[in-house]
Order: sequence, then structure tokens, then C-alpha cells
Amino acid sequence: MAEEKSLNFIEEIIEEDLRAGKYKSIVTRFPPEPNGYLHIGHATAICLNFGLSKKYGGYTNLRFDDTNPVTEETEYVDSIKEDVKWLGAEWKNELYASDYFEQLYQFAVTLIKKGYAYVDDLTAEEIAATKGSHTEPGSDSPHRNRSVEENLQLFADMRAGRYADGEKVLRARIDMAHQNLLMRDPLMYRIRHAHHHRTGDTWCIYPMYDFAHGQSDSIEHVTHSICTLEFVPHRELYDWFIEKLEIFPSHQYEFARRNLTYTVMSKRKLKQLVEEKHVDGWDDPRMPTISGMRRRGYTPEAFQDFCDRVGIAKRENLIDVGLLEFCVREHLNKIALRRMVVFDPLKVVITNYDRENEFLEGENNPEDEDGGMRELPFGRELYIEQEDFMENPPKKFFRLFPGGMVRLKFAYIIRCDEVVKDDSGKVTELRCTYFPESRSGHDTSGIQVKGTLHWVSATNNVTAEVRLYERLFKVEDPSSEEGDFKDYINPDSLHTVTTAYAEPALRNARMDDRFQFLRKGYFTLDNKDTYHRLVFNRTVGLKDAWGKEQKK
RNA sequence: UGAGCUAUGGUGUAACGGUAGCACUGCAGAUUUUGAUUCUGCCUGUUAAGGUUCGAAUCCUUAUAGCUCAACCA
Repeated sequence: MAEEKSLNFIEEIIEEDLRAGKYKSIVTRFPPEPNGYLHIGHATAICLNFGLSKKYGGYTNLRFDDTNPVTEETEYVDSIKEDVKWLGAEWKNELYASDYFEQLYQFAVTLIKKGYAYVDDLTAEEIAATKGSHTEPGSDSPHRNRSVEENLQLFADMRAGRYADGEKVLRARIDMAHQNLLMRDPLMYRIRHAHHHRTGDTWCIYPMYDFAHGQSDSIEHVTHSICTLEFVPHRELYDWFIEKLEIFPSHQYEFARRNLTYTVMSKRKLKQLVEEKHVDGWDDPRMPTISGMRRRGYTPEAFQDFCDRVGIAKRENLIDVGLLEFCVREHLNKIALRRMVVFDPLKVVITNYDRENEFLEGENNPEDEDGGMRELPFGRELYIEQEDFMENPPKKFFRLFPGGMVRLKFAYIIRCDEVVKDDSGKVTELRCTYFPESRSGHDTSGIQVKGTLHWVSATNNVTAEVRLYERLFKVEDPSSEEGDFKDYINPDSLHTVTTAYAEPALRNARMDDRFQFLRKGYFTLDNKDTYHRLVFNRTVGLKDAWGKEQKK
């Protein structure tokens, strides 16, 4: 029995269009403005647009909406392409709104000729003042009824650079009393004597978003132009231009942008975090940017899964970041190489171990039969985690305590015989005995233990720096709290373990490797600071039933 | 206080006039050489009030709540 996969509302629209024969295949686009870095919100838009065209047999263009020369830079174009590529999205064409400047200019001329556009001399303030309000109609500009010839000449003069910034604009001639404020003679072109990252100084007039986006969609024959809900009021204008221009009718559909708990998503706020040094940069592993999450060790597969699970709709939402963490754990659990790393060492001396150091074997990944094994040096002196020993353990403590026994993962069962302390009473060393016949995989000892600990040889290991990240904010929705969102920054979002002791296999860690440090979480090499030393970022922790139990 | 959009467990999303389902979270248990993974089970929901209908989460009305809109930004 075939399982009916339910469709989201956009898929329903597309299937209906396809069924009705409106299109044979679909074209979507991902249209970032190259003025900043991509974040998770963009990632969901990418998954949506590229996912749709893949599902329904079509393609997706990557189009840079570069109509504002003063905010846009090539640097951003490059980082955006890198991020999109990393997510696994393959665009059909790399396009730029600026590629269409000449065509857009001709569109504007067409509208002028049809009497649908005019050059206005009003200042920005005057235009705002005559715009009216939600309850009051606007009033016509005194230049609204210039002749077509005059408009044509003036617009050509604008292009030719005869005017200074702000001196003139081209407006659509619609209705200054329109219910929709966006339809009250919106601006189509403004003068900007500025260098453009691609067209250089060729142009000094630039189209506004509303006169560039829909037309670009149309030029590319985009069938389904998907954007976020705040553009709903723009749809009327979008359709108006296409109708008056009589060009390919692209259609705009809107969905609700995704919000995540314990973070902020607006460019303005992210920028503040970077500029005021609350984080290390746009790619700080705590940032919700794609570059930040990549650096932290998230995988494209996890994002894809996340997008699929979250779905798509039109209502406001605040998605539990726990879902993203679940997705990344689920993927990493399958692919991560298991390794042992001790963050806070407590020396263990095995008093009855008097032979040569030996090498034991440990599987790389119990989830992967073909994952292979690696060697683990074992010896008389080892490190275990400080927190894995308690002199006076509470109930249900499965780890080491005086007289207690645990298994060392991949190795032997040991018993704690003696606790060595320094003058201040701090435990500095445990003296233990091991049971030779309890060797992992060959255990004939018959001893049952509750706990299994990770460990590292004290004489054969490699040191590394480990960075542990917590949530960047203390509250679920920093933006909706009283006062400044920055008041809710979690001051302890980064813990650095400068010297952790790792098993030797980690010496050969590669940048795209994913690791699970046993009982510690998932880690990956930091792509910036790993140079002459190893620096690992914790992507996400393991589920921690014991930690939860303790909090009770 | 004009217009538009939206309202389903704690969270996200299905059900398209006919049994409110799935996932995450949470809780309980089993297995476990990671207190991980895996497996079982459980808790929790249609914003409200009317109306139409044999039957309403779904259609209608009203109310309520949230979001969006008056940049020469996108």
C-alpha cells in the first residue's frame, strides 16, 4: 500500500498547476541580496526552492538581487555561493539582477510610453508627506501629469547622469488613493551615483526591488516565485507590473519565515553581535549563520532533514532548536568516528599491570559494520575523567568510587583500591587493580559492572583544545523580551578546554571528519584555528540521562 | 485606530465536510562494554461563541489574539 505523503500548500499549488497543464515543469529561484551572510532562514528557503524544482522536474536559478550598489559587495557573492554549494544545492544558472539593467530600463521606457510611469521631482520627504496614511488617501504629485515625451526625455537625462542623487525619481502611475500603500505611485528608479560591484560606473540610476524582482522572475520564466510573508502586500504591485508590461506571468507565493529558539535571525541583530564582539565573527560556531554552523560541524544532510521535518506553512512559528539538534545527532550518530578524549584528567595507576604496554582494538563506529577498527594504547598509567569518580557517590552512580568496579571501554574492568589526595584534600590519583581475564571481547571474568568509562593512556596520547558551545541566549525568544535583546545573551555560551587528552588516532583527524568523543558529544575540527595544534568544536552534546537525573 | 495574513498538544506540521495523525520534546520501562544508540508504552491539542449540516478542525458570522504594511532597503 503506497503511503500518501501529505503536501504542503505550495506543493499543492504546483501539482494543481502541473495537472492543469499550466506548466510542463517548474522554475524557482533563490534570490539573495549580496549584502551579508546567509543564515538558517536562508537555508530553509534554499531547501524549499531547490527541493521543489527537484521534486517536480525543473530547475532553480541562483539570482543575486543586486540593485542597491551601496550595500552590496562581491565578497558576499562569494560567501553566498560557498554556502549554497555546501548545502548541496545545485543551481542551473548563476544570475544577477544587474544583468537585466538594460532590459529593465527598456521596461521602464515601455511603461512611460503607456502612460504608466512618470518622472517626479519631489524630494523623499515630500513623497513621504504626500503618501497619505492607512486611513488617509495620498495626494498627486504636481509632476504626475507630465507628457510622455517629457518623461521620456527626463528619464533619459536621469540615466545620462544629468541629475544628482535624490533630484529625480521614476514612479509608477497607479493611484494615490489606493487601499494598498505600495500601490500609491511607488518608486521604480532612483539616482545613485555609486560604484556597482558588477556594472561598475555604467549606471547611475538603479531599479527598486519592486521593479526588479518580478521582472527578473519574468525574464527567467520563473513559474513559482517563493518569498516570505512580509512580501504579501508587494504581490499586487508584482502582478501590476507584469500585467502592464505584458510579459511572462511569474507568480509570487509567500510562506512564513522560520524562527528558531535561543537565537536571533535578523541581519541587523547578527551584525550587532559581530561588531560588538559578543561572538568571534560571522562564522562563530554559535551564530545561526550557515558558515557558523558549518564551522560548528553541522552537516548538510542534517539541515535537509530538519527542513523536511519542519515543513512549511503560513503561520508564525518558533521552532525548538532541539529539533535541529535531534537531526544533527541522528546523522552524526551514523557517520561519526568514535574516539576517546579526556577533558579533565584524573590519573589512574593500575598497580597490578606490570607488563609491556599493549595495544587494544576499538571499533570506529558501531553503527557502521564496515567502519573498521583503530588501535588504542593501554598501559599502567591512564587518565579518566575527574567527574567519573566520586569518593562518596549518590545512589545510582554507576561510575568509579572507592571499592567500586567499572569497565574501561574497549579494555578491562578495574577496581578502585586506593584514593591519593594532595595536601588540600583534592583527589590526585586512583590506585586500581585490573582483571586480565576481563579484556574486551574476551571477557571470561564473569564480573558484571554497571558503568563503562572512556579513558586515555597517560603516556601515549595527543593533546587538543576543545571548545564547548552552549546556547547563545538565555531565553527562547530574545527578540520578544523586554528591552535589548543583548541583555539576554548567555555569558557562558563558550567553555574552552585548553588541554584535553585524546587517543593517538586523533592525531590524523581531517577537516571533514566527524567524531563522537565517547560520552562527550559530537565534534569536528575547527576550520580556522586548527593549524599547528588540534582544535575541536563540539557540534552538539549527547543526550544525557544522567545529567538530567542529577538535576532532579 | 485602515488593509492584509494567520490561529490544531509544550514545539513544528497533517487531516481538503466523515475515526484529530506524524515527528520533536517530556515521562515510564526494556536492551546496552557510550547513563549514547536501539526498542516498548504513556501524557498532552482543534482560540472563543454562534450558525449551516445527518455530520464541522475544515464552510459562514462575530469576537479575541498574534504578525505584516506608510525606506530613494530587499
